Amino acid sequence: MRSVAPIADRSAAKSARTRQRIVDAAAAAFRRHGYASVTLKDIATRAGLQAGSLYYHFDSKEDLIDAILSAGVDAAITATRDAVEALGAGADPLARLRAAIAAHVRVVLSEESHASANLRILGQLPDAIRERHLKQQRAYGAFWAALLRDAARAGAIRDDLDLSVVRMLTLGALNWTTEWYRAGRCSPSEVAAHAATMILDGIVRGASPRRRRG
Amino acid sequence: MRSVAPIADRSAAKSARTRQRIVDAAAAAFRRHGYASVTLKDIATRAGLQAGSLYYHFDSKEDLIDAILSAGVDAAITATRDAVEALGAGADPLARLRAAIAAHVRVVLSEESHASANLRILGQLPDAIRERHLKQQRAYGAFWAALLRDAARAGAIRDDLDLSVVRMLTLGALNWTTEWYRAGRCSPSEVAAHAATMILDGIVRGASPRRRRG
DNA sequence: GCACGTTTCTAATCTCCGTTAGAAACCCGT
DNA sequence: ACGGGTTTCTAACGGAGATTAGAAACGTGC
Repeated sequence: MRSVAPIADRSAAKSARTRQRIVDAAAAAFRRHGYASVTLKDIATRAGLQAGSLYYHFDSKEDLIDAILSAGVDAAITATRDAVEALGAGADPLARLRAAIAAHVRVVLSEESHASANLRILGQLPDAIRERHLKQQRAYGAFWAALLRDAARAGAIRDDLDLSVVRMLTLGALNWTTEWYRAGRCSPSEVAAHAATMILDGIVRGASPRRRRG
Repeated sequence: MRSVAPIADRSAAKSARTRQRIVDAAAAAFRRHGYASVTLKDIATRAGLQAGSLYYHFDSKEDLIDAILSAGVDAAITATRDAVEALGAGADPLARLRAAIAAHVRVVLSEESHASANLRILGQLPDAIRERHLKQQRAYGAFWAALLRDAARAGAIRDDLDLSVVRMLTLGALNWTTEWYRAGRCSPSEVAAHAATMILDGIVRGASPRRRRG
């Protein structure tokens, strides 16, 4: 946290701030309306500019999208890793999973971060753009895979499951929150708690989970 | 199942078949590429027509989208309801849930149905179109809510959970499969089985699910 | 083979969007 | 106040895509 920028940075800082304002506006618009229906004019207006002015800060629309995508995955990676590391190196693997789940939900539902915009438009992007970000996303996937692997090695996870399927289902449940969650009824933390309970312990009551009456 | 259409239906049937071919082509295209990047020309070509010819069958692109969305939700409703009802009226509520989960995954991952196209483009539609389909979607949501409520009333579900959050997280995990599932590694049924296990019983090993080591 | 209703094609229109070029406004040190 | 670099605006261009109108092709009953 730095307080006030030195004089030398002023002009550069001004430009950077505008650039950030544009990215934020774009992310907000994408979050709401998806990729297709958001035009550069929309974004510019929201950021207090004319459409053409965006090109002083970005080479193209794709360039702008790239910035948002990177910021989104970055936010998710940072948030979850920090949450997990805050538990300390020797923490219980299940506690680490819980922390990661909560952090992921929080970052995905937070308005400020661009993770939600990221998710919202992921499926709608031209293949060329998406491929450019596969690497970053794979890194995030690998992080989760490691969390699950560690828990499995510690014997904390039942052994009749394919961990990569579990990972995808889990992230699916968490990511989909962006489609239905609306502030008010229920806080992101409550959603996160539900998700952690459901994924780790299941929704069935009782100590013998696999019992069926049939 | 009717075998061959009567002569009187011929001309009408021809038109209906073409219409169906267009819907199928559109759904396939949307499933692959999302809403934005699919043009009427793409759809028409895939269906063996020229772009302008689509307008003989549909008033507008929105009209076509509507047809797909309806077909998608219909497919999901029918598939899950049939699967649940096939268990008989007195079936164990958890078994009914399992059946619904499996059916939902199957229909969402099947190439033929339009449910996957539906999910793929849901988040990308102009608000006007989406609102037109809220009712149908709510009906599907209500169906799942009833499944969970029944299970809860039968005492099969732990009572510290908000069922509507559980419902959303569950459908999220299932719906998100469309984003990552690729045929080959693992069948839809296996995914469905994993999902049912995870959601109902959790991924944690052992009989005392809530234990934590911290 | 003809006439008529149905279906498809062709070619043009209209609108919107991303993009660009050049002019204007702004900011700041001097 | 002036000048130079920075930032934004204005006004256009070019392309793409949805839509439309009218002509052509098809098919079927007579």
